[in-house]
Amino acid sequence: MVTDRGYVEELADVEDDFDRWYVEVVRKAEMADDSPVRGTKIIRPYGFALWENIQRQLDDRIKATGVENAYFPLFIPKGMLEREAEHVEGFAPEVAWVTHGGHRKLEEPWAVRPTSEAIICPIYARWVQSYRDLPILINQWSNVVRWEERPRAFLRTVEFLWQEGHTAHASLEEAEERTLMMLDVYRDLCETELAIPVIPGLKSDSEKFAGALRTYTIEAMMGGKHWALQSGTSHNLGDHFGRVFEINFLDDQGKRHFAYNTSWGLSTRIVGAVIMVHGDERGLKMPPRVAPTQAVIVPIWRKNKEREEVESAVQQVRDSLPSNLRVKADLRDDKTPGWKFNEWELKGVPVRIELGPRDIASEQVMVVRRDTGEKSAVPMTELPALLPGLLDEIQDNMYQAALRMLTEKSVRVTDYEELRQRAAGNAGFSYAYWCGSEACEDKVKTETRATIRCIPFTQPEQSGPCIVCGTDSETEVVFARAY
RNA sequence: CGGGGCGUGGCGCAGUCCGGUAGCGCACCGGUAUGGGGUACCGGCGGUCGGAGGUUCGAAUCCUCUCGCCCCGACCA
Repeated sequence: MVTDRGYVEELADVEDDFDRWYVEVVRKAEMADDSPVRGTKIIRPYGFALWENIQRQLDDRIKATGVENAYFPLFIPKGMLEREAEHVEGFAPEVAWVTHGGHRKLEEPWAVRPTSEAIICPIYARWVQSYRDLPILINQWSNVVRWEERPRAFLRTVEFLWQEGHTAHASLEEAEERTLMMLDVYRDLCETELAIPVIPGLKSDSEKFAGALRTYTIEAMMGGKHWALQSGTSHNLGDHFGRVFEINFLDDQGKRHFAYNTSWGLSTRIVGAVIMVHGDERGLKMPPRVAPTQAVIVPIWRKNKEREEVESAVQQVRDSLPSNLRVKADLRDDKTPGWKFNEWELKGVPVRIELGPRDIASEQVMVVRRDTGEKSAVPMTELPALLPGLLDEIQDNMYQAALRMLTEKSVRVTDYEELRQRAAGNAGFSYAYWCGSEACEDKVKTETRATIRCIPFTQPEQSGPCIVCGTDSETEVVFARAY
């Protein structure tokens, strides 16, 4: 296990200055870069590769539930966006407007979509006549724009990438079922692919999506300050959008009804979660299942004669590995092995394979795990069989580590002062009873800056006193500060 | 949008208070020796100091305006 920080001293301390650590690790690991346009960031190939892997996993899961992909326009005419009152009101402060086309002023400005309900629902209205046209199950991968004031790479940028699913159903029950189904897809994605444990639950009314009947969320705990990150949301829109956009249909009795809608989204913000949940003092730590590079082979040699020998051995080892693994051979000759070790650790590659003359002589390679730093000699012939299992083990170990953090930093509190102190001290998630009143919710928010992240599905057996007003309550919620 | 800080070669910084025509480390290019945890030495290339205007014989330095970034708050996927 490597303990000295070496060059990594250049990286801000992950415990003492987490925000700075984040900014630096994003840049140094070449995940993202600043852009000339205020509030926007450039996602570099290494960051985008992670997103693509996440995307692929999620896309497969979405399609497996019977949803098809489609694409709707970037622009929404002003009038259309304004149809659903709560919806506009909620998004108004963050909408960007197109007022001119070429030299001509538009008669009706276009909104750049902050989300697409307002453009998709009117189209669904056209497509739906009968109950036989339902359900409509569509997802789109897109960019959206929300005029944010404090941009942070991946976590909050003016333009970001996501998928947004939009469905229409004949009954509220069916819509609810879909809403929960998709939330569970997100939960599974996070836990299985990203090694991030999450708390699924319901949002309080004040935190729900503008225009929704109910919003469900998965909340993850970040490292460093142990703040929460809303990592995916799923909304049951009820018939609010069905009514205003007139998505109506005749049932099998010839009776007219409005359709029930759902929408659900997961964004590039999740990349920020991967960084913040797993990263450590040496940089990123990629979950093997989505890591852009799962293993890197670093050749070690002195003289040109050795170089040839080593590089051909590297090639052989590489060719011997299962072709579905993402393996990279780092043959650069302008960097020393030590330099490469540090760089790949910073980038979080799960496994490093070192191969030098000494290894060739004994027909082995040195295998080093990023998660534990553990180093071991593996016979070359055994590597192909061993590597997939090792990656699984690392994935599991990372999940367990994240779960341990979540568990250790989650505490049930009954005393308001304790809640306040935990919030101030970045102590993690605080579980407490809540009477359900907005007044109590607000008080906590203004006084402690912690918010109700969700009302977890898993609830205690007994009731208890509201953390603020003391009223006996059935509901336990998670309070935490959030990104 | 409110409070604070900062913008000087690709990156990190010094120089700004007390104006005199730009410097250091890293990176980059060339070389020699190296190469199992950011290798050493030698020789180079590169900036007009975020932008605009003003004061002055002369501005990175002083004044005004402006843009951007970072941190803290209000809002958020």
